[in-house]
Amino acid sequence: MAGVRETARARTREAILAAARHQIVEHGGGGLSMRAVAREVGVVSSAVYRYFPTREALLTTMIIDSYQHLDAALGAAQGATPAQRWGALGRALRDWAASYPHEFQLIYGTPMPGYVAPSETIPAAAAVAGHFLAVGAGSAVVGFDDPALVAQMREGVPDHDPSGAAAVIAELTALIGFISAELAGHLVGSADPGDHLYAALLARQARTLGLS
Amino acid sequence: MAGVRETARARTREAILAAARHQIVEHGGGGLSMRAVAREVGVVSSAVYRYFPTREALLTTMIIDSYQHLDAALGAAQGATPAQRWGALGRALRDWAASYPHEFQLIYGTPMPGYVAPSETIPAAAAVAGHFLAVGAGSAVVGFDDPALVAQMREGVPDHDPSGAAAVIAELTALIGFISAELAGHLVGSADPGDHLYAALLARQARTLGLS
DNA sequence: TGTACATCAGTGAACGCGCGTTCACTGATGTAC
DNA sequence: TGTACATCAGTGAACGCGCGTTCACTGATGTAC
Repeated sequence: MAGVRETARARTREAILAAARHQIVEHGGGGLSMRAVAREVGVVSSAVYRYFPTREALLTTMIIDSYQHLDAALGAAQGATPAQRWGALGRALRDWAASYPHEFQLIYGTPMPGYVAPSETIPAAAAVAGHFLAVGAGSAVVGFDDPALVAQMREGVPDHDPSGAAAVIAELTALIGFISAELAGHLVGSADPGDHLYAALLARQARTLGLS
Repeated sequence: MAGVRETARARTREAILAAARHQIVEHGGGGLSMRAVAREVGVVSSAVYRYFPTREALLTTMIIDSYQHLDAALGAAQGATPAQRWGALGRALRDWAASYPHEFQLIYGTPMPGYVAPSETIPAAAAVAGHFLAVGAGSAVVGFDDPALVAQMREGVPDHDPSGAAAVIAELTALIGFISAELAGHLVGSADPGDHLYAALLARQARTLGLS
């Protein structure tokens, strides 16, 4: 059976999340307000607590949703060669961030004071990194083969070449750093818009990783 | 003469800034509260307005101070060769961020919703980038010589080799991205602590920039 | 050196506002017989 | 198929709280004669 109650509940839950996503556009994750969300949904503030027991729980759901949203966007990236796949992943990341800047900040921005991400967010975050590791960490990368670093990688990121994984992690933080700088306006006056520089960066990364 | 009023005013102003710096440790820049600052200084909330006309003005001063603080830390970095100077700058940046993470987030973290940095902050920000450009943008870097990119650089960053400047800007956002990821705990489980990976990253950058 | 006046740092009360969360409630939906 | 009972989404009021900013004030410091 449809279950009138059940479907209505699912719809309201989605409406709350949509309103919350809309709210952070103006006030950021740290400024997310249960009352403002309720107002936008058209419901009394206490009603939201039937769906999310606390503000933290709502934020956690939003963070996991954002990771999965990004994961899906990266999953659609295509390329004939490893170098092309790396470039496609990089462009998909930047395009997604440009389209959903506040969800990007939710996961890669300054941690929200007082909010501690629960362990449920870890696999969602790992899935994103997994796309880049799968394409770029296939073989050794010179310069990332310091014994202590390799030992760290064998422990934390098995199933990939240790030096390759180390290089990929460094390059992924570089991409996120570039995009963050661009979103924050730090490139205005030098390399804004950042299309050309980002393209050069991706190509340099493919070379560093030994993909081309 | 000393000017009892004048010196007292300077002392109180410093006490307000110190309290504000202390406040953002717990609540972040977005959560900075004039009343909380006043409480910590031991003064009634309206008294703070004798020193900073609005919350925004206080934030602006804190941001500029942070840039200058970082600028001074970078100015102390030494190195015999360009590659060593680049490494020293990179380590000074990370060390400063580790020592003053909330000031680092104030300038390189997620922009605060509703706060627009006034133009006074631009030269302070440019001085920081200047250290890296001076060391790393001396000569051409292959792969960063796309004509459109070079044109952009000639416009925005004259006085440096255009392709070198482009590469330095990309590498600086990479360093900031790495440090941000580390501070946010995104490297926990893979490359945390990040000392080894950061060292490998700096060495790779020196190679990319043609410094070694 | 002493006096009269001006400056201004800090006070205390008030403005109008928003927040997260709890709780007893009502009425519609769902379930068991 | 119809009725009695249980569930539970949403209500409305309340709790105790914090916020940025304004304003008339007081009393100590500074200045001009």
